[in-house]
Amino acid sequence: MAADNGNGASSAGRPRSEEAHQAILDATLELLVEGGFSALTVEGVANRAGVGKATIYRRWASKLPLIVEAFGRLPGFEDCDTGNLDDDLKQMLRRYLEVFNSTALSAVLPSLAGERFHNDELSVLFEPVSMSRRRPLIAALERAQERGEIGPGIDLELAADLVVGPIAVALFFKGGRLKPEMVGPMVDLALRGLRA
Amino acid sequence: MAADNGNGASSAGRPRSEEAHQAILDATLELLVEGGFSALTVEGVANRAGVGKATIYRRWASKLPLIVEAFGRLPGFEDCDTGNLDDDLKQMLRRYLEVFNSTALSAVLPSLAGERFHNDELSVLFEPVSMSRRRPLIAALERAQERGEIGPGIDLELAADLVVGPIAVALFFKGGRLKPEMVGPMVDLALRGLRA
DNA sequence: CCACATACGATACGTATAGTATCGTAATGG
DNA sequence: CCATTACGATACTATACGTATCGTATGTGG
Repeated sequence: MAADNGNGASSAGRPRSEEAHQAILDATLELLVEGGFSALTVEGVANRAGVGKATIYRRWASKLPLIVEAFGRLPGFEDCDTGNLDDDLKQMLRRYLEVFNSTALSAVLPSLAGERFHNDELSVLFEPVSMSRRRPLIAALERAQERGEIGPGIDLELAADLVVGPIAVALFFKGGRLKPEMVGPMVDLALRGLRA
Repeated sequence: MAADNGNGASSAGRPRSEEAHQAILDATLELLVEGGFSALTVEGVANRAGVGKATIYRRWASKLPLIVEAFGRLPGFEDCDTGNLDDDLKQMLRRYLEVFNSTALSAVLPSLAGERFHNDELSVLFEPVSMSRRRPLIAALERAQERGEIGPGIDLELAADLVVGPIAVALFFKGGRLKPEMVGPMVDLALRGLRA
């Protein structure tokens, strides 16, 4: 029977190659950067990673979960505690824009977001990854609220959406490039509404 | 030679069926609502519309321009001039959420946004459609600025991004449903930063 | 009224890719 | 040393994009 499930310690047989696993995820991200979501093929990933297709499908049920896991490896907001909300937010957002402009994030995120509406499996896979990315942002806002920098009645979830909102709009609705210079005015304007 | 280009008045030959044209666009939107971007097939559109594939490819070079044109038929922000920015925004956003929840917008927009980064042709097609959707929002903000409701130094482009930002975040980053009740607090918070 | 040009729906075709199945081989544990 | 599992490679099926080619329908110009 060999109830081996991916992670578990199977008692017998050749173990899965962690090297191949990493190579597959790396190749996936590389190809996403190069050609975007629609140009990614499983055979392309296999060739780039130097593995067979079976080695990919043994680990992921289909192309989508593979992309989600590769996506999960990309950095999210990097928490930054300067003791000042304005500086925290500006630094976090600038770092995040750099990630966007240097990785597959800007190509993957919209495509995944679009598929969620009609693919429940993807939606479930995607949710925790998506949420964990927001956490440092919420944490910074909580610290600021404890310090009294922003009003005690403010909904921090909504506040976080307000802060990153213009980035999302630029990314999805306008499709423009995300420049670090955008961050200063963005945060200033958002904070005008949040300050106590 | 017959330099007939789509729109122009070709002097000879059977004219293109405007009926088929409409049926194709309607079928495209219907199928997008039902199955999303990745489930849309050209053969499916042809069958639903009751036309041959050639009739589709005679009008659109590939699947993507077809989707862009169908997307362009969906309503954008509907301008609303109550003489008060708060009411203008809340009404426009509530209407827009209804459109999101009842059409293919939420499925199409993210997918198209994701492809723009690696498809210049799509980017060019998409830009004017995307921009025209924002115009009523900017117009409402301009009226408010003339009335002195919001500060004269405020960048209206950025202000518009701030107002719709939380919707974009909810849609793309969080994937949650867009409820009309969200609009009130969203606009209130954004306007706290914009008011003169 | 007829010739010509073009669009029509239908369908066959070539290519590409997802995902499955099957090779012989390699690694690990009992 | 043998059972078990993973490995890379490759053949295979099914689906879908985009092209080409049917015979037919519908328009303009002579």
